[in-house]
Parts: sequence; structure tokens; C-alpha cells
Amino acid sequence: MSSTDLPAYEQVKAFVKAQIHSGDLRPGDAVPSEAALQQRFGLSRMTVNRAMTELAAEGLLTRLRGSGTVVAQWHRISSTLAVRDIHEEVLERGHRHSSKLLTLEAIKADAALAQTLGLRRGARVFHSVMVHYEDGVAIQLEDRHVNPAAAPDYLQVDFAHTTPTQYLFQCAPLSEARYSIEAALPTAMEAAALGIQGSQPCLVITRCTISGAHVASQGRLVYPGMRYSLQGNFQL
Amino acid sequence: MSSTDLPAYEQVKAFVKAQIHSGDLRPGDAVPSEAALQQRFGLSRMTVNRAMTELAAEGLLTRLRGSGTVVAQWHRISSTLAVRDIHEEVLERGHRHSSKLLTLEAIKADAALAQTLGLRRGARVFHSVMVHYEDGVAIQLEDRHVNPAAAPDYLQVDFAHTTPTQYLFQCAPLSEARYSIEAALPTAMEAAALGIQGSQPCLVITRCTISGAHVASQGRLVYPGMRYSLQGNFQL
DNA sequence: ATAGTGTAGTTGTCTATACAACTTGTAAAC
DNA sequence: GTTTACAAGTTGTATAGACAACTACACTAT
Repeated sequence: MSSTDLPAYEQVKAFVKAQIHSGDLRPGDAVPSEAALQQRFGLSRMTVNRAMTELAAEGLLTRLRGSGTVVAQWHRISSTLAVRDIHEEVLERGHRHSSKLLTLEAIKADAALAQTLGLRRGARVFHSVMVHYEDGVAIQLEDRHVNPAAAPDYLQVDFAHTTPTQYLFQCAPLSEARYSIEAALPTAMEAAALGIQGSQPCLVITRCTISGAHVASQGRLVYPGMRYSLQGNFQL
Repeated sequence: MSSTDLPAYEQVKAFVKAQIHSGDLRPGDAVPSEAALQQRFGLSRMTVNRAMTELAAEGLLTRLRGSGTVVAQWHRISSTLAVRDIHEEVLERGHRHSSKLLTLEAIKADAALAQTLGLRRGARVFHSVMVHYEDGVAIQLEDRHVNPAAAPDYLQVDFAHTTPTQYLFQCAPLSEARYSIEAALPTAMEAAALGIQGSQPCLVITRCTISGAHVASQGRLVYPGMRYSLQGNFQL
């Protein structure tokens, strides 16, 4: 109420954070107890507790019931990677999004794909390949395999007006995802579709989304390395 | 108290999460108000409030004072990218870590570097280049520029027994970081140091760490694409 | 029709208290 | 010396109540 308009618990958080940033408190050091902070700030313990609990959830502090609170050893900084639709992403940057559907078919799963999707070998699986453009420049090739159990009508979708990500969001709510980011060369087909040389390195994100009991889909997203980078900003 | 040993607020969280995962509640849908959940579970509002506040912090819900709570549009799933030491990382995988120091010097900052580090052009800057090996195989080239204000004794450090990341953690507590992940070809020098072909794509992480008021260091981490991938698992 | 008002409902924050679960160190008993 | 018991300190959870800030909507006066 005094200095700023920040809530009291935010002020306590800021106080502790500042001590960590300044080097006053180093990893492993003991942080004042809730009772001490309570007296110092003239707040109730619940308010102080909220501040400390949140800092612990953010990974800055390690708390142990009965023992106390110490500054966490690793400054784990959680970045927020959104599993989101590239259409929205491009629009948000103020650019124009378009796409081209190259393939839309049903295929029989080979051994690897069957295992990934949790199906039997030879099971029917949907397959789509699209290229996404930002202001006319190809920025992503999306090669996706979909579990029919999660999206039975996948082959009937009009991908001129929606994207696989968008559609899958609708019919298979996301509960879990695994990703892997690597650098690799595109296949000849991919290079041609993206309009780049086969020797140009690409950022490849392999993503597997899980919806409830099903593995809903597996996607390979190929970004030309020259035109795309994943960026983030950690702040504590 | 009844079914499991989970705290009450965790049970409320689980209840709402389950409804989202099952598709019962879809993005944009209204979530029962705190008062409703309070009655349903027979809890105090503070307990329900904690559950909902945490779900909002995790990105599952969007809350608006006066209006209500809805399921968030985007299932933001936060992955934990730790800014951590490669030495520890390798040991944790049960492998042996070694490294080779290629360069350790003081240089004058060119225009780009000076701007990144927040210094004047021509200012004195430390520069180190190391290669890190996992069981004898080169997995990372670390090209780092360090702000002398953050680590005055950088040139005297014995990098046979510590790593730049480790040392910088000690003398410049981390407060913020920016990263960029891209796919690119290594420079001729980098390819030689890593023992790979210059045509092999690499995962390049450019990281800029900030400690208090200073930009402490800027690092370029080059990983051979064939030998490394960033992986993660989102769960909600 | 339009603008303004008020009211009910919702979330954000804070308090004071209580008890439980756990850790740590000290003191007592053996 | 070793073990046990206890007490103090710490965090985790839950409650009941209170007020503030804001939204959305219905209603009224113009």
C-alpha cells in the first residue's frame, strides 16, 4: 500500500528475488523463515506463505517442511513454449498466412509409426503434408500422421480454411505432448516443397501429442534454418 | 480426506483438469465459479481459490476479475529449459565429461558485440572457446564473450577444473536470459574443432545472460545435429 | 433509442487462527 | 557413549470472514 500498488505478496517476492539477483543470497543459502519475513513486513503468515510458495513453484527456492527454505541450486527458468497454431502465429506477427496441401491420404502404418501412435502394424492411419507460407515465403513443412481414433473425419476436413493443429485442437483436447528439437538436412521432397537447397540446414521439431488415452498425432515440422528461429526470454 | 491423501486443493485442480482433458470443457468454455466449486466440494473459498489460481498460473485457465473463469485458448505448456552446466548434464546421463580449451583471451569488442553486452565499441571483453566431450565424442562447442564487469578474473580461471557456465554462476548470479535456437552450418573453425564436416547441420543456441544491471555474457553453443537434440515432455 | 445507474456476481487480496507433519538440536535416561 | 524423548522451529494445509476491484446486465430516466 505504501510504495507501489503491487500486492503485498508480490512485494515479498520482489524482496527475496532482489536478494538473489544481487548475489546477497546464493544458491544453497538459507532464506529468512516465514515468521521472520512476517515480522519484517508486518504481514500475516498466509501472505508471506503465498509469496514463498510461488517462488518455490517458480523454481527459485527449495522448501522443506520442518527444515526451512534455501535458494535453489539450479536457476531453472521455465520458458513457455506454446503448442499453437501456425496460422495464428503468423497473423500475430502481422503477416499473411497461406498454405498448400500436398498430400491427404490414408495409409497403413509401418512398424515405427504404429509404435509411436500405439496402434498395430498395418493399421489405418491418416497422413497429411502441408506447406505453410508467411507473406508468400515457405516457413514450415508440416508432415503429420493422425490416429483415426482421435480424429475420424480427418480426411474430410477442408484444409483451405483450417489447419491440422486447429482441427486437432477441436476434436482431441491436448493432455500431453512430447517434443524433440534437432538440426537436420531436409529430405529431397521437403527441400523441393520448401523451395530451398537440400544442403540447407533445417530446424526439425518432432512432436507427439497425446489426448487422454490416445496418442492423437505425430508431427514432423521442418523449418528452413535461414528463415526461422525459436526465441525465448527467461526472466526471474 | 476421503479418496486419496491428496490435499483438497489438489483434488479440485485434478477435477477441473480432468474435465478439460476429457473434452467436457473446451477452450473458451466457462469454468464453474469459486462459489459453485466451494459448495460442490464443501471447502472454503480460499482453498478453491488456491486451486484455480494455480491452474491459471499454469496457463490452463484464464481468469478475469468480475467476469469469471474460462478454459484458456492455448494450452500453453511450459517446458523447463534449465540454464545449466554441461558438465553436470553429462554426468547425470552417466557419462564422462571432458573438455579442451582452445582460446582464452581479451579482445576489443566490435560494434555488434559491444551492443550486445552493453559496452562501448572497442571496450575490453574476454573471449573463450572450448569444446566439450561426452565419453570422448565432441558434443558442444562453446564460444563465449564475457563482460569484465561481471567476471573480472575470467582470464585467470582454471578451465580444466571448472566450466565457464559454472564459474559465471558463481560470480554473476543469473537474473535473466535470452536465447535463440536455430539450425545452421558450422563455421570452418567450428567444424574442425568438433571433428565434423562443414556441411553437417548444427543446432545453434545463442544465449545472452543478464546479471542485475549488466549483460554478463553472450554465448554461442554449437551442437552437431547428428549427436544432439533438445527434448522435452509437456504434461498437463 | 440512448445514456446513466445500480445491483448481483465474480475474482483478487489480506487477516487471524488452527492444526498437522516434519526436522533439528538438546536434554535426559540408560 | 548410545539411545530415547522432548521441545522448538519450520513449512503445508485448511478455515471463516472481510473488503476491494471489476464485469455484466437489467433497469431507469432522459
